[in-house]
Amino acid sequence: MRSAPTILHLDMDAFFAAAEQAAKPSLRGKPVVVGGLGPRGVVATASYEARRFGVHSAMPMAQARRLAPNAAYLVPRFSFYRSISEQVMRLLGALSPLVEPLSLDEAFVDLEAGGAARDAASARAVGERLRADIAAVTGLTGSVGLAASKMIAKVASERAKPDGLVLIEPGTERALLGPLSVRTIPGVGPATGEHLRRAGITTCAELVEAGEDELVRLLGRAQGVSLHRMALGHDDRPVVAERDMKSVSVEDTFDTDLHDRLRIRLEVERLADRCVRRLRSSGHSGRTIVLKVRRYDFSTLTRSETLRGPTDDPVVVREAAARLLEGVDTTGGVRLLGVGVSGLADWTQEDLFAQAAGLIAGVAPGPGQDAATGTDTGRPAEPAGPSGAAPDVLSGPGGAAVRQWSPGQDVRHAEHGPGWVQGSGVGRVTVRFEVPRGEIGRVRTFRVDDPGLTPSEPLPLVAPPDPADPMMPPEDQSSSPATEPKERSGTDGSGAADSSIP
DNA sequence: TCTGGGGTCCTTAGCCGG
DNA sequence: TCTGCCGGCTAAGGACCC
Repeated sequence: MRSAPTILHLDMDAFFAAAEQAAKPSLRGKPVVVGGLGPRGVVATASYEARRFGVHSAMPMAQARRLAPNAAYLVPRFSFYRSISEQVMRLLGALSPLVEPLSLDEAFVDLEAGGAARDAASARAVGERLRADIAAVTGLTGSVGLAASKMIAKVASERAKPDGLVLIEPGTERALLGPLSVRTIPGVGPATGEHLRRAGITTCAELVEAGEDELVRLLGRAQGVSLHRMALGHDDRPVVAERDMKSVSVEDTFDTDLHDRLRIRLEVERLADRCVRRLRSSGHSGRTIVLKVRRYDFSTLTRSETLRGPTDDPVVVREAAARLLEGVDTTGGVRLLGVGVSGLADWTQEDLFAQAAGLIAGVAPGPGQDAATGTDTGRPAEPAGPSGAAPDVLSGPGGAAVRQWSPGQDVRHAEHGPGWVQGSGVGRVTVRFEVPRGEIGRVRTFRVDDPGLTPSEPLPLVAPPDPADPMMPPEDQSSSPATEPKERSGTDGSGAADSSIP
């Protein structure tokens, strides 16, 4: 355990919702809920205004709508959030080589490793400057926790929320944790919390009191020992910059349960293909294929099969997944299917066979390329599945193409400029024309197939510092829609394709 | 209108070989 | 040869995190 509070935890405040509010002036100060909008969607992030109604993440969307019927409900735009996240991570990277991202909106930084801070005063100064830089670069706020360990730094950033900084002096950890709930400790979730509660343990002080032996008896060796140490404020986990990926998986929850065995089989194959695409794009292959099935009653089972060697061949993965499905009873209906690959490697069995056969000369192929066969054995990349990334165009009744517009999606109109989809239905789509840092824009309604309306890329939240940059108008003219980002190439629908929540 | 998606880690159990 | 033990691997499930 170090003696100075040089571990920094950054947590962006209500990140997805705050990013949407920053991008859409009409949503500032309003309750905003981001998440899956389908019948089985859940809340990913609620703005602080929405939280006042009791809405929180992981809550079923239907419940959120009952609590906050007047909130704005938007689908997540992950590529937009990712671009903001990259800006933030760059700021963190300037502080230290040891940055451990936990998600798009959260990270640990080891300030000592970067020489950025040595004591409480310098750490606090770094934290405050970081918060100011984040605000300047992204227009969003983040909360910073500083402490001598990861766990306490995280507790600190939680206390700093929203838009604050809290530093915990080393030596005060045990007193700080004492009265807090056992749920404060990482790894203690609902199940363990309930287990402990039944044993009469609800606070960290009571964990310490119970003693290591009792905790091991209650929770098993690994968890018991670590929980006791954590409750004492001892946390030696280092900040780890690079983590190897261990598995790749995709899954879909269907709007209504699937009963037809053939349809289930087709969905499994579709998921297997999607999974392999992800596997390849990450430069991996894998040995163990996992099928996941969630049944009508929410019971979940997994079946797995380990191959002789790693593969990234869609046919191999698809067939393995189909074999696993054979052994699963799906009567009653299926609400979720998933396909995953674990036991990752950066080579494939096929590579070896090819090498043995002398097929590969010179440069070894990357796993993404199928050099062994020269062909993509899988089906051509599909635009998107029905409940996966939202396709821009769906086949309508009678075969006519019907454009799909998701709430929150960025669009551009030939006449009215950039805006976002406020809602759509019965052949109409409502668009609000406004830009980040501009004034609240006007709303107009179009036919869904209006030829002037196209999906577009998100606009940057903050004008780039370079005044010569043509991307953004000068700040004081930002309410004018006259200046727009450079033309994108075509309408690839990536604005809508962000969403992986059905 | 109940309950997403993408991960990690741990535990338990059975099997196999030394 | 039989038995016990141990480690490693595989499979399945569960808990947890964001």
